[in-house]
Amino acid sequence: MHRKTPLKIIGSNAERTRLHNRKVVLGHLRSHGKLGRAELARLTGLSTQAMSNIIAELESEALILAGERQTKGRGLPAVQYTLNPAGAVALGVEVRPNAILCALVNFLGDTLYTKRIHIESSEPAVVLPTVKAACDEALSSIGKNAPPVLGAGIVMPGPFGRVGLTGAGKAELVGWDDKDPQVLFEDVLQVPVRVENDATAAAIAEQTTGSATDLQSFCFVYFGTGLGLGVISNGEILRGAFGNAGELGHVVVERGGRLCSCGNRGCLETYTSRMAASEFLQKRGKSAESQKDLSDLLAVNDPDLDEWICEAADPLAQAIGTLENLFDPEAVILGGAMPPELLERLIAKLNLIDATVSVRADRTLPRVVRGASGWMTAALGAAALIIHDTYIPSISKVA
Amino acid sequence: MHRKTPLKIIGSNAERTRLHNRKVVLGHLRSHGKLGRAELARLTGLSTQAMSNIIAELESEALILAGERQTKGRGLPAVQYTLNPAGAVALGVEVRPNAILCALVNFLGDTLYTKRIHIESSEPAVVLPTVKAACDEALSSIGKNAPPVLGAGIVMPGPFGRVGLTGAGKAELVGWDDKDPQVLFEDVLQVPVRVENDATAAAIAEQTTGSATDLQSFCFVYFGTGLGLGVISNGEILRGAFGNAGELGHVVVERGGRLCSCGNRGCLETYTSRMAASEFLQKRGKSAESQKDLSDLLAVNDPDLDEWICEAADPLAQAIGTLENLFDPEAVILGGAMPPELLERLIAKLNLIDATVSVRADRTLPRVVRGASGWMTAALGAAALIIHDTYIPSISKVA
DNA sequence: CTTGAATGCTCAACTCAATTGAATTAAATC
DNA sequence: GATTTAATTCAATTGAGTTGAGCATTCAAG
Repeated sequence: MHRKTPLKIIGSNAERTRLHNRKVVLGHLRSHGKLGRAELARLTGLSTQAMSNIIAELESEALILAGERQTKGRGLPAVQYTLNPAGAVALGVEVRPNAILCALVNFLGDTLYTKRIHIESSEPAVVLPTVKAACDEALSSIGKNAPPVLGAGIVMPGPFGRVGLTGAGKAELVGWDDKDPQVLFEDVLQVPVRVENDATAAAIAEQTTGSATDLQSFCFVYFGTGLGLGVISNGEILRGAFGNAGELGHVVVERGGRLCSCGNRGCLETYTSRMAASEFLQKRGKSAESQKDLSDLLAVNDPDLDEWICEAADPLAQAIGTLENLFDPEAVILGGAMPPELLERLIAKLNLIDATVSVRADRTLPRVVRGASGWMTAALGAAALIIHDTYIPSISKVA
Repeated sequence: MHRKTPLKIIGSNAERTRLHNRKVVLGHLRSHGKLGRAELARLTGLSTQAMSNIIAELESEALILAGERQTKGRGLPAVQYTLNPAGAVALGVEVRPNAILCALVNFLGDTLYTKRIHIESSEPAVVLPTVKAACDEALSSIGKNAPPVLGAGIVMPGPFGRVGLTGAGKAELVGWDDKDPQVLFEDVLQVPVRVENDATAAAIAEQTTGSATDLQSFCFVYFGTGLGLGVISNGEILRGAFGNAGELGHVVVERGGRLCSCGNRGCLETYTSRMAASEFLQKRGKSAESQKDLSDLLAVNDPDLDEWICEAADPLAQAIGTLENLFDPEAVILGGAMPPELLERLIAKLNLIDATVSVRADRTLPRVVRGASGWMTAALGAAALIIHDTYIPSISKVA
């Protein structure tokens, strides 16, 4: 994941075809809710017979459930199939310098279990066993005859690899520099593991269970320690050559602006981020370290906080314009570790640029939307990523 | 292409598998130059027998050529196969308000023929027959028993659809607003047609025959009428939800900066673009309408042009930093309708930001590279896009 | 109320494109 | 020269999808 892998393009055979088709079917069931065999056959371009076989297999594995027959005009009513929420589970873990957040989700991405564990050290020797124990506990929480575990998603602070940008990142996690987390975690957990950054995971969470369930292309602005960005473009996750795409916090919005910890001036993060907010409020003698603090200030309509919001809105609006022009998304979503009401106010104050490719006559969605995120977003997103992998084939898209 | 199509994910069967595998083989032959059957089998994860069959088919269609056996250690030396340059051709067309550029390329993307045709009007009624005639002439230029025509790539100015941003775009092409160019051109030309914007086409040209042949992820900054951006990320073209991704010209680099034709202030295009250069030089009483003018000024080391370059470099450097942080590319390439020497000087003057995810210890390439582009880049890129489609499966990538 | 068209679905036979395993050829090494 | 290694082919097999006939169920027309 850190390293550039010269992506290997492989051929297909009957077996891989079957795997692909299974994913395609699960994907359609997810996005449509419920469907009959014949309709699935039409959607996928496969024969009804092939669909029958695939459905039979998925049903025997309890990944899908047969529902009532449903009448739609003439003809034999089709048996409606749906994803079985209890058909499988996935683990999600967020590793922070001082804590591990662990989540378990069902086959729809719904939360089954969450837990936060404080850690004294972020070395692999501490983190790995703690994560293992947390995952075991999460799995045992759902009782004895548990459904299959599809895998575990791990969220770690980026950027990956030794890059110029180290202000706030993996540097905070000691002892991981020359390790490959994917291998380490797979070793310990004994399930397939995927490692992603927080913003991407949050974006996937948003697409799986949040406010982007119908979107194929969107940008997710993630308020974490810094300011991250997860981009989904035409259904695909944008990672970049080294897995470091989406470093929104250090996009310059004001030439020669405020000095940032990265050494540059005018990074968006210095204006619009949790850090920026807490620094601003600290100067006014107020504490805003936690989300709770911010919520409290918000509740009493604190004028200083309002002032910060106004100040933060302009740089953000400019950055959103940039995202729109560069990525042409269906919408930009704001989420992460900020009180929802604060995000709402921030959105309300946004003075968006009028001339971007996203200003279109036929828009149905607002250009900027608040994400449906909570404090566990990244860990839940990591788990959702695993679910996501089971119904997104890396294959044959036709417009 | 303008409209958002809720991308349809389809299943696979034996036939589609074969098509996919053919593409995979062609893709590997393209990137490796020459390969034997056994090695191809290993690369693709297919059996040698399957590879033999695929190779036989491709050879019978003259898409590939058998070369000498080549000894590599023990064992029977493998017959080396290469793409047959003369195995197929593709058309590329750039439609501008006052001209049509037509190109024909061979199966490797090498130029076989180019032509520029002046047009009085850019209405469909004029453009379509002109393009048809130009393509016919291009094809007849290569003689009687011509290889199969894979298709035609068409480059038209974006943005697509009616968007807020109409400063310089399709608006210039009259009578196309409510038409679907893809359908119109396919009707007239009777070959598969793809429509793209200039920057994306140029990026593909760069990847096919230019300086990005080894790159899987890069950003191509295209100096055209305005300033465009083509993004290839992990081998895939980034289009955005409505095909308008990459509108780099209207990314704001200076808050409250120069007034742009789009109505905003501080767009990159107002500092760094052909238009910006010619306006700057006009104020100094010099004409720089054409590339030739610029080349001439450059040849005599014109101080005003030098001054413009210095002035243009800073905003561009900032934008490049943004691209690096958002897309995490292997490199940023500068190209398009600018004299190569000017691009070189511009690159030399760039004061790149030190803290982006692209600043890495293990870099081998420079962060910014000059593209190997000429005046036909977009049309050639359009043709290259068709070639590209024949060896890039939209399928199964494994890291 | 009956009958026929439309639609969902299954059965059985078939086909396509892969895989598997044995045989063949040619070079490198012993 | 004999042996090992590797590329390739031949022949048989297999996995997964397709095709076409037939049955079930519903709607709609007569």
